[in-house]
Amino acid sequence: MNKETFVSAGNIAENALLFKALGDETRLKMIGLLGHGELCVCDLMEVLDLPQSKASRHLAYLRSCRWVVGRRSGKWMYYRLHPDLTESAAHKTLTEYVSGLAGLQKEYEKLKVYLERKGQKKSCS
Amino acid sequence: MNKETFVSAGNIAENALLFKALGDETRLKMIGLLGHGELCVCDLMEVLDLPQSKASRHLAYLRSCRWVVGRRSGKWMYYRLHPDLTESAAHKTLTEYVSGLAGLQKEYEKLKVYLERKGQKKSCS
DNA sequence: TTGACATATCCGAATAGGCAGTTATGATGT
DNA sequence: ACATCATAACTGCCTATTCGGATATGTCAA
Repeated sequence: MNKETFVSAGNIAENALLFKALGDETRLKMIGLLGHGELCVCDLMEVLDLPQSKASRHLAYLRSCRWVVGRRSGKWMYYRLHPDLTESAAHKTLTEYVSGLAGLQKEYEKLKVYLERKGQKKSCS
Repeated sequence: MNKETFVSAGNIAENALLFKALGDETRLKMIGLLGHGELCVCDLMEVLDLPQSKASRHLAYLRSCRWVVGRRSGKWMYYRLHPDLTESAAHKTLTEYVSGLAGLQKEYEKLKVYLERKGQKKSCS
């Protein structure tokens, strides 16, 4: 299977998995936030008000269906949308739809305030 | 809540439900096909090769989360995408994404052939 | 009654969340 | 260097709930 095949938005089974992953409020919010850039687990915990194990488990789920990829930097794990998704025109439509959900406004505000405050304390980045 | 509120793509919980509904291959295909127009249950059974109860139950699921609406015409039940979705610009993006999935080509072909043949026999319409 | 759907029930499998224990990395103290 | 501790995140186990499939039965219209 060449790249073009994948970029054409894949098969049904694959897409069903991607949608299923969005069928949970927590994960939907995570994808929405990550649509604006890389975040570490503690960022998501803070902004979405999640217990650590819950955050970690949902991120594992999102990793398993290739919604996100993670990279470790020191003690922190940073997550971002999977390159395969962001590079695909079709999938970009989908991620932009999620990021643009009106219901995420509150979370974006919280994230912004949180990141600014974190920038001052210059921790975990 | 006025119309504008709904048209702005709703809240997170509502969207999570919509996505969850797409997280099943059968329902994803159904929505994809219905994106091209109204179909009755037997159409979907035929094209997607589904046993009756399976088709019916998934349609009930899609009704419950307001992905589709049904109308009875004689013995037949016709389903189409929910007006609230097709009227919303944001949601239209989503339905078009689903209808445009490359993996649905096979089903569209089958639908086309099936509808042509049905047109000749002029049954169930 | 038949044809087209819907629904009730049973069951195995998948999910989600909480709690506790584990791993990985970095910082501290000697 | 070494042991120890703290922090960030992951994973295993348990429970409750939901899901999806199959079969059987119920409903509504012609």
